[in-house]
Amino acid sequence: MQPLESVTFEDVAVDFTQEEWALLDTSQRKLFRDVMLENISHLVFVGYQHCKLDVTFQLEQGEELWIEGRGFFQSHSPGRESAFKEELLATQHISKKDTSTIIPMTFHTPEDPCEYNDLGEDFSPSSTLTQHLLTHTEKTPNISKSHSDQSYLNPHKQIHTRGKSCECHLCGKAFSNCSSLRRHEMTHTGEKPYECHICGNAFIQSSDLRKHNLTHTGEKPYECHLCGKAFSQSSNLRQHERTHTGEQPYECQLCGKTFSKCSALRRHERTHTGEKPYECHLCGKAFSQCSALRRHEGTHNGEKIMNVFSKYSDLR
DNA sequence: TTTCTGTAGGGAAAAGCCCGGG
DNA sequence: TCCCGGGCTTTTCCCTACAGAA
Repeated sequence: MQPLESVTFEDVAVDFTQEEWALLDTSQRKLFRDVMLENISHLVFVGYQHCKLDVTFQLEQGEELWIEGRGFFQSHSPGRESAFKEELLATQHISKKDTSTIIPMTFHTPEDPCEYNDLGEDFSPSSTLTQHLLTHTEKTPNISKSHSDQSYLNPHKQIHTRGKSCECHLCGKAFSNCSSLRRHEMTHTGEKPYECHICGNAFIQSSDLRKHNLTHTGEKPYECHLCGKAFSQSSNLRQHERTHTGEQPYECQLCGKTFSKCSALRRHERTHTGEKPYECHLCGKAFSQCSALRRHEGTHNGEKIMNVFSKYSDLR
């Protein structure tokens, strides 16, 4: 499995026509800005400093983004935009033939979150819209497919709307009924009407809040009929049951090895890619697993203790 | 033999989201 | 249409065991 997918800027940028843009209300335009700023911040975060282009300034300042005759994301400084494309192309060894429409870049998919150890935390494209946009990148070749291109857009829309009547105007996702759509739209607006009165955590759905409440009550209604172990969520029970059945539904595409859970497969895949996202801040040695790093750090603690002892003996 | 490292099995807790049925 | 329960998927963190290399 290739953990990294190559996509174009158009893949992650939602390109509205003037008419579509006019239909958006203030909050939707604000959401659009937030999402695009987020996408750009991801690029800046992984090292593409030139992503701080005029478009970023436009987004940050809330300037009007749709410009008659130019559409979206047309830099006020063509020279800088060109420099940006040059850098990306140089970085990724892509032919310059297609530079008129393509800004190649590499994104991590939601299934493959980037882990930036220097911050000590996992990073993944977080917004729902961004995640949805990333679903469009699966096995996508480097071809330009602006959403304003109707020849692309029509069949593309049909993928989402087949047999469904209510479509999200922000991400294009379609639903069989409009209440599902309304609920889905909350994932864009951030609206979470169900709030836990104990911890204040809020959720989009009442059932999510109920599920959350079990973490406060300690209730575990799902019990394994083989060993009696109980779980708060049915999916956690199912995960556990695989330890009894031996079911291993997750298979490595490179070596065929199978695993009982998704995270174990992803961890295993790092042995193929050589990815070692966990780095010791004392000696710089990197590890593929967090626990291996922690274990290694213990060896430094041993060294520290020895240093204390040696200093103590020096003093005597 | 000991220590360290690579790798994998599995537990636990939690959250996001969708679907179907009442 | 709304609510609810159920289900799927994913993430994060953790502990532990085993094998092999240094």
